[in-house]
Amino acid sequence: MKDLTPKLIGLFKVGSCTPQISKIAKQLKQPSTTIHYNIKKLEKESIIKAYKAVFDYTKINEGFCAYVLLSLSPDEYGNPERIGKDLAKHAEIESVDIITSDWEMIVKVRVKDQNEYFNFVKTVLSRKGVAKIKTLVSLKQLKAEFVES
Amino acid sequence: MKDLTPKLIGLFKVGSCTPQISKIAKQLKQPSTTIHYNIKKLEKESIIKAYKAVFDYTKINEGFCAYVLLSLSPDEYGNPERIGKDLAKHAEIESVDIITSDWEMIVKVRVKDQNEYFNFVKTVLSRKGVAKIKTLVSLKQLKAEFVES
DNA sequence: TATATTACTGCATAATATTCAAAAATTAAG
DNA sequence: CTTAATTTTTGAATATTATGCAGTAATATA
Repeated sequence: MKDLTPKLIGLFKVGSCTPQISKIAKQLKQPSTTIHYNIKKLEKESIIKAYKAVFDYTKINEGFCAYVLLSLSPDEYGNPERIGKDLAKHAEIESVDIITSDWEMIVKVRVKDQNEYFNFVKTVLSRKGVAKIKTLVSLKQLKAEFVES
Repeated sequence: MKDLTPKLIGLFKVGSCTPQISKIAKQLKQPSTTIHYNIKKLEKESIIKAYKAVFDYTKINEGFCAYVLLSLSPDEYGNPERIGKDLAKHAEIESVDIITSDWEMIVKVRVKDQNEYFNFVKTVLSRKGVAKIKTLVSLKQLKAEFVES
């Protein structure tokens, strides 16, 4: 047994897929070369950033999902991007946005369970520059990445 | 000119892609039939829900992104799923989660601009059962759908 | 109106996924 | 521990699909 699953998940989370040109062509009743031409154009113009898979996260040990609001310390107000970009590198983080309101940033996190989340908060989120955090735990996901559950 | 772009975007938002088996095989240094077998297994077990594209949303008239916190009226506390599932049907909504905290739900929305957002709030979010909303406007997205910007 | 650029499309070919059957590895049963 | 059943891996053959190309059509530019 090779257990390629973790490797496949890693690849599929950010890419390793491609459009189904002929299926789309049939669906839209257009020549496949025309579909091909149009898709390549979208890619060239960077309108399409990636082709990837969407998972049932409960089945890949990422059943715990939370939105975390971050408040930065005064000395970090100036460039929230520094911390944000650094957070973005972590595989557990699905999204990072700098936002309006009394919080400066919102981060969507996926980990295995509450325990792992606690650990994640301690090791990743608690850092110099982050003054305070507030966790909104997702009890149920009805839609994610535009895909309904 | 046929302008297939809107149709392609619609299809790619939720699917119409497929894994690049041979590329993955080379990357992981495994026979492509082995990769094929493993991926089909993930699909059969519904671990993989869809193969889709990720866009540069600023380039497809969805440059305005916001997280909206919803508070439900007392008569809806019992089943937030009803409203949630209904909201999930809207193409402008990327995600819907029922959450802990003083708000019952968080919804991620993508529309063209502030004006369209105002309209979206009026026509979609303002409804019987929704007592109050709070919008967190995304000023900058550093990561979305696991893809860094 | 002429010219340049962009978009479309059929045909040929290259690349890729898929099927199948057999072997290997793992798990379950006695 | 041994045998049987199940799952996983793999190569070879085949079916599908993407891609490159060249010519045409449509649109934009001057």
